[in-house]
Amino acid sequence: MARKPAEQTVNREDILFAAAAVLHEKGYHRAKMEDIARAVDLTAGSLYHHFPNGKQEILLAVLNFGLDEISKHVREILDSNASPEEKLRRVVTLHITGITDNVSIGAAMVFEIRTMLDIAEVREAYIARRDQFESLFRQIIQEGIDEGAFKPVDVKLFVRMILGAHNWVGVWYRDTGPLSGEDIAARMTEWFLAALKS
Amino acid sequence: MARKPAEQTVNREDILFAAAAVLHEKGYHRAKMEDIARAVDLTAGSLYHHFPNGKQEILLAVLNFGLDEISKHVREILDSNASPEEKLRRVVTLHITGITDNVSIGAAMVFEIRTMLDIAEVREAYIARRDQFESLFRQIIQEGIDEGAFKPVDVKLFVRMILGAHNWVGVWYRDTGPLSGEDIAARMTEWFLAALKS
DNA sequence: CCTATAATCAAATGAAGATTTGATTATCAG
DNA sequence: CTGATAATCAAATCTTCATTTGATTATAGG
Repeated sequence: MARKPAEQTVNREDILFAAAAVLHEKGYHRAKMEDIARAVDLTAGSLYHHFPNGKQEILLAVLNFGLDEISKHVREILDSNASPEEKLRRVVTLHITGITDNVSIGAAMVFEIRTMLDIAEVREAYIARRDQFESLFRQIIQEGIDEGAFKPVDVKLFVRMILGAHNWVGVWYRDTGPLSGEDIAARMTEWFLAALKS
Repeated sequence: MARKPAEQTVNREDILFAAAAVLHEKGYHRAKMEDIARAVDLTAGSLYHHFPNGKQEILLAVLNFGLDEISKHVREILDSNASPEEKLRRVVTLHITGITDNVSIGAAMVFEIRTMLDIAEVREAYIARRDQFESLFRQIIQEGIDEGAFKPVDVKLFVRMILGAHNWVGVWYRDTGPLSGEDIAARMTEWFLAALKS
């Protein structure tokens, strides 16, 4: 064995996706390097060729990848010129479908940080980024309030309420269930809007 | 050394609380038996005297303890003859303050099950109990709808939305922050009610 | 005061896995 | 075709912990 023919050669991204899946299924600590390796048809040791810093590095890469992706899209919506209500609608849908379409990464992002990342700095850096993400949502609500479209609420708390509801979806959602990500998002959005107007 | 004087002797409950705290701080897999032991001024090995089945048993005991406590109170509210609106108000407050007063256990209940409980049956049994808990909330909403106090909503989803918001509180809440558990509960309740009426 | 028992401890034991190491073989640039 | 490099592997190695084991000592009941 040793080096595989060009086509079958594995790259960082392949590993990331495999890792995300394994992570979702087992959680960080029960996910063995070997599990991830097997998923891409490699040996545990070989993973170190792609991620010299091992398990932690893979993890962090998964989380950052997820966060980057979604943040990018949220920013687009934020920068659009839709009404606050419309922005909220889109952003909620984006986030929830992001979670339902990719439960693996979503769940990891939410649940694994605490357990995982031993190194305080790394962990804090990640949490800082997550707060950053939260602030995007705050901007939308705030805009709505400023424009008089929404009534004044405790923005910070409201956003946390929303995000809690969303994140939790990753815990119970099964793609065999009766509701699609869009369905869930549509219904929740109405409830959020009701609270922002009423 | 060996057996301590009567006063300083440790019991199961002492260990449970210590375990809950350590768990909250580190998460199941990074919580060492020694950490728990140290917190009650014992040796790791000594914990086996109180919990012959080791770490898993301690964990499960923590989770069940938490769930028992809160379920009991929720049932009381459910059985009272308050209006649905009032019941909702109380139950939300109960749950949220339960979480904020005792972040350790709350967080463990939410975040650790996946990672922890290797044994499928044990895990499933726990999840079944959690669903049971969820259904208590459903009953309240359903009652309200039946009585015409709330407008019809997808009860199951609504409850999950609520519970997600609550559980997430355990993640961000710090008792040094500006809002008390009651404050948080009061505001969220208004939002939930807005969605149930409007 | 004895004796059985309960609560501890210190020091093994054992396993599980992450990480290293030292070959081995495709591929690619020249 | 030739070396250099990249991607792998199999087989160590190293750590970290949970769990056991075999004493040791308070305490309570008689």
